[in-house]
Amino acid sequence: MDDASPTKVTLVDIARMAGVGVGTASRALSNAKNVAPATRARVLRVAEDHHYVVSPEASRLARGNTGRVALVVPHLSRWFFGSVVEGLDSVLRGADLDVLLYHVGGVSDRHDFFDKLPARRKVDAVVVVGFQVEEAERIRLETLGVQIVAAGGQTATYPSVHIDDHVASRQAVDHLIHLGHERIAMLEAIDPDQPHLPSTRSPAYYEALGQAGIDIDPTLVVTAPWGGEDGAASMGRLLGHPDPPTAVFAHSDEVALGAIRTLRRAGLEPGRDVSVVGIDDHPLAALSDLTTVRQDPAQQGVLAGQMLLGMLDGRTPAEKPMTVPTELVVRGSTAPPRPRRTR
Amino acid sequence: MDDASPTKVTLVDIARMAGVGVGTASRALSNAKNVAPATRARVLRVAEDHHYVVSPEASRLARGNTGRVALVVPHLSRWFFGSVVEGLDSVLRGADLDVLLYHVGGVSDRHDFFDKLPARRKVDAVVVVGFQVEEAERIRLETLGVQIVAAGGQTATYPSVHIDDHVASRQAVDHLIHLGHERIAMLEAIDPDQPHLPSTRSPAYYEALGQAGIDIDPTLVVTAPWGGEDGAASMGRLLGHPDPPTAVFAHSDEVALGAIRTLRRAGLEPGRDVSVVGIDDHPLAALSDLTTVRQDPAQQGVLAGQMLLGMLDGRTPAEKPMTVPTELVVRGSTAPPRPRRTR
DNA sequence: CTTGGAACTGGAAGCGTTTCCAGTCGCTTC
DNA sequence: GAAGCGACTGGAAACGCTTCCAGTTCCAAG
Repeated sequence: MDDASPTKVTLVDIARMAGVGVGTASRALSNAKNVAPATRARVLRVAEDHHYVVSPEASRLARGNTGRVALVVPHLSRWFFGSVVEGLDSVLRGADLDVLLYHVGGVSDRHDFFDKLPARRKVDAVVVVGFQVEEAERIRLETLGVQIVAAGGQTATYPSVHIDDHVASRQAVDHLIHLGHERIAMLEAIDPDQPHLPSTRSPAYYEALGQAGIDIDPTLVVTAPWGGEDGAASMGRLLGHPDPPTAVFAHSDEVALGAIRTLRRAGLEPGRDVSVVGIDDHPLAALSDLTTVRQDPAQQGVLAGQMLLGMLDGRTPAEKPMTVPTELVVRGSTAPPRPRRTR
Repeated sequence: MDDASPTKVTLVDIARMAGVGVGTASRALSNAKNVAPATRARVLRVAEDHHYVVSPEASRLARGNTGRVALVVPHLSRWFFGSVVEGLDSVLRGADLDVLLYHVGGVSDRHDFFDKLPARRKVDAVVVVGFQVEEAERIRLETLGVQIVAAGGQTATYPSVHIDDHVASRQAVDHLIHLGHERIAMLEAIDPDQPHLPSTRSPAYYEALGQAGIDIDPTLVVTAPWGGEDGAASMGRLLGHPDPPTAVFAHSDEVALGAIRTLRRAGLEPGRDVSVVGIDDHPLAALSDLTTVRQDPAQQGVLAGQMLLGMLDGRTPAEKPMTVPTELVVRGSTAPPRPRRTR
């Protein structure tokens, strides 16, 4: 019976077997100072031999910290959110933190989280992915001493990492304008869970058109939730327009892909007949030859993670919101407008 | 100073303030028996007033369990994996377990996880999402008393939930055969991280063709990693075939979408010129009118979670692998073959 | 009026660490 | 050669809870 049964082996046992005191054993294992190299080696050896590992519960109880971070994520199955989490996870686990996942579906789940989490005192910090935290909730966490960071959302009053929605939108719309389009529609996407929030991607549309001297036609703006099917439906409405657009700015790739399906079903070829641009550079966007504005969600996760570590570790003062760059990726779904048949 | 500072309030304090012993206070808070209703109410009241919550570290140390489950996920940003995790999360958190996320990128990360996890004694169970655990690793966990469950992978020797790849593949291939196709290609997808594993989706192809009396043409089978770009490249190779296929069975929707892009670029219309079928029913598959075999990864996550709870809670003996159904979803990318121009 | 037992209660003994404190020990420094 | 200092060590005291054990109390049964 080498080590067949996973019987309890405690620090005390290890200390005894290594012929040292528990204090020394603890120091040796936790890589602390004031342990003779030989002693440390001996302790580590014994621990190794017995597959000993410190009890995280006991360690944390004694040490007084939790070492846990909560990730609050609304739509994990979506590329954007999953990518942000990937980035966060890599950084946070590297710092030896436990990464607790909280998938919150709808808005009620979300409130639930903020209600219950503190009622368990379970984490040192909370990272919200891709949505806004209400001020009341933020304050609640703050008074509880829980740090908060946002990744991939919109600009916020607390530390956060995100793209500049205005710049990204300008990149998309300006691209259409530079191609020569004048009748440019917008498929405005809203978060069905936070419908009251104005889209941060819309103002750039009006600004760009205004600066280009193009008249705004409100009937070319269609608002819907930000899913692919919604995009398809919105595009359908635009096709019924008496003077349909020659180009479409979609708030996201998913919406854009939905629009493309509608175009194809109507016998129109994206790029040739109607230009479509999205935002995200979803991996599948390339498979549809969709022109888009690329953002890197994993990077946003990484940066948010690092920001959080700074706040937890080095007593760095909570940093300000931070922006990561976006980049226009031109593919086949955009082209100069076709000469109009009728005028 | 109502409760301005989040100062330490311990069970002892609560007990004193409620005028009871710590034992009673503990029982009252943990919903245990043998507490007079009035007493319990009083304790809860006091706790509530002071925003008191039990320290999970201390509680677990005393109680002796960890209440933690690790989710090991390779590609979080992909729809399939994210969905499985969503399902798992909802079930596991419902049981008041901490869900620890472990994103493992490549195969080395994977080994790393199995090396280090036990070296921290941090979890009661491990759920692996969408990949195979090597036998040695499984045994390692077993001897450590860590339960293991697989969700969304292939069939395994340990408890798991997944679709029947053979059935799903038959649904796809049979569909093509029923439409009248005879030159049916297969875009075989392999996991680049586990390239040695034979695809469980391929045998059905040979079986179905064999049963339909169609000769197998090995040159119609192309193997590549399971990404969209890989699918596009593979399709490109097929287009160079002297006697190209009239239909394509892709192992996944992503591969299928890649194939579709290649077809379109070659001036071929999916469905009309070449039929394409995938597996998954990725949300964006509908946006490309892709015929596919639907699976429900979130459900797989839910079932795997429930299975795990049974193993942890009720001492249910470890259950056997479990299969969830799949369903053919016919869309525009498949149709009967066009009459051949030349024969 | 006993007596037995069920329902409740208080307190002490852990749970397995970390960390502080008081020493040893072996050298350097006057 | 004594004093002083730094490196190292052992052990006890937390850390905040759960749970066991030994009572109380109160009431129904005898």
